[in-house]
Amino acid sequence: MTGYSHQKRFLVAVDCIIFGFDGQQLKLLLIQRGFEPEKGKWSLMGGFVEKEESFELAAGRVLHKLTGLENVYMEQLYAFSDPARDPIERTASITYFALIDINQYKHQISKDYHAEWFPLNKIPKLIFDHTEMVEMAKEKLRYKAALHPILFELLPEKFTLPQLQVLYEGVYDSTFDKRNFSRKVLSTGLLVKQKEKEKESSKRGAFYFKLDKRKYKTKFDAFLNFIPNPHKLK
Amino acid sequence: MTGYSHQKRFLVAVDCIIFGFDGQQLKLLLIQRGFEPEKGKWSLMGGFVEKEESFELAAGRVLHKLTGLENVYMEQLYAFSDPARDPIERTASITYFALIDINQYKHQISKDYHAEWFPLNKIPKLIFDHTEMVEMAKEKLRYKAALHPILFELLPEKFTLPQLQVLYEGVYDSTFDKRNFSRKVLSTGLLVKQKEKEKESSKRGAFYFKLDKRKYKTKFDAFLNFIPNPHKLK
DNA sequence: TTAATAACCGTCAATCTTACACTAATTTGA
DNA sequence: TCAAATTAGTGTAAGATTGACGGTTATTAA
Repeated sequence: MTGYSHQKRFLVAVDCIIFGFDGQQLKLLLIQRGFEPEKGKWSLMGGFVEKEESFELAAGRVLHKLTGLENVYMEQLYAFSDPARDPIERTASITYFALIDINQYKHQISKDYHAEWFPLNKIPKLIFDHTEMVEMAKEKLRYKAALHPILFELLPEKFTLPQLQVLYEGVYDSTFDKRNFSRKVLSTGLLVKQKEKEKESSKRGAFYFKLDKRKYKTKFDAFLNFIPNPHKLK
Repeated sequence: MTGYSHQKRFLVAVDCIIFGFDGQQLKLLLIQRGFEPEKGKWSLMGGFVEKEESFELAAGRVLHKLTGLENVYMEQLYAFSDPARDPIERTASITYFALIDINQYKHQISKDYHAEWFPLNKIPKLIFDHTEMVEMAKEKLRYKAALHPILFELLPEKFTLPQLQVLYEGVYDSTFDKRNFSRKVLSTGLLVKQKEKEKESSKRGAFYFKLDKRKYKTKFDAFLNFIPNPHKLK
């Protein structure tokens, strides 16, 4: 026997769960689906995998098409494969979650896709199993961010400690003591204090920090401990 | 437009990375591939996904076919999709890793597949990208076992603390202080001491323990801390 | 009875984590 | 220009956790 001729072939799509942070809230980028079935309904950005394309490339392509961004933090989340998940024809979906700096994305809110940012607690009804995908992505984000400094991917190059704390508090829907928070974060050595202050959101102004890219790469895989009581998380 | 008619369809396979522990070493179950290409070479156990089958069901079916076991701990690992990974025809592989109690598997070393257990440091050359899959599975196992009590899935119902420690030491290729190890493990409250002792491997004999199934489920997702210095892990 | 083997146990010092409250810088408006 | 309002920024003490470390106990075999 040569070839795998009796075997069934499937459609394979990628779907992107795209997180952004506007300084206040963690948000999700959704589009209004442009074709049937479920045309006009809210959906994750996705697309079919092409003939000579890996899933990673497909996900990058799809993300780029919507946001215009490259070199974005992306991670494979899960392969969804319920035979009935797409009513037209069986299609597996390989999901990726992406973290983007929402400010970088401002240029062109790609009207082509009717894209919109939704706060995590106001996600509309989504097509197919996309709600489940979003839930899984939120969970994984929380899990991973408790151990690794990935949330910096959501921030601009320069950010303040209060901004960082608001982000963490948003992700964990919780509040942290700022003294303990800053001590922990600074003790990692990942942050470099800048001379300038951010003066818009407070009278006193808060110093900017930048990520030490070198240490970021080195320490990324070590277990950090950014949030209090991780043991009590579900 | 109805249907997705212009889109490319792909073959999709599942491959299982099957770990077992024989009391001494962590091992991997491999088979000799029974068909071309690469017939006779060492390979992970795998199979094509069938028409109305989810990936999870396919992985369970494939695992069952080889081991005869059901209700095995399995977890989706990663979707591998390099267009050239299978030379005959483009095939994506969704990988799952499984943890089995090696004793449960003794009955019939399924001669059909020429299956064999290999210690992790003696894995032969594998077909396609299977070596990469195994590496990723090892890494994920180490990662996950540092935080969650999954290694119990590799042990029989009753086991001793020394056995458990040998397992952990094998997984992390390291040695731990037994006083600290038992203190940590017992402090989780996951273990229930039995009255009987295991008398084969020592003169004094070591008490058996069982998992408290209820607490196991409850605490599985909390971050535990079974191994020393997790921060120093890569 | 003795020797050998592996199980089992407890303490102390260092580190880490948490809880908690005041001062500093700046802007605004009285 | 002074007072009030706002948010940034900092330190300490108590408790919990972690890691290093050695001696005793139970059992078997000689």
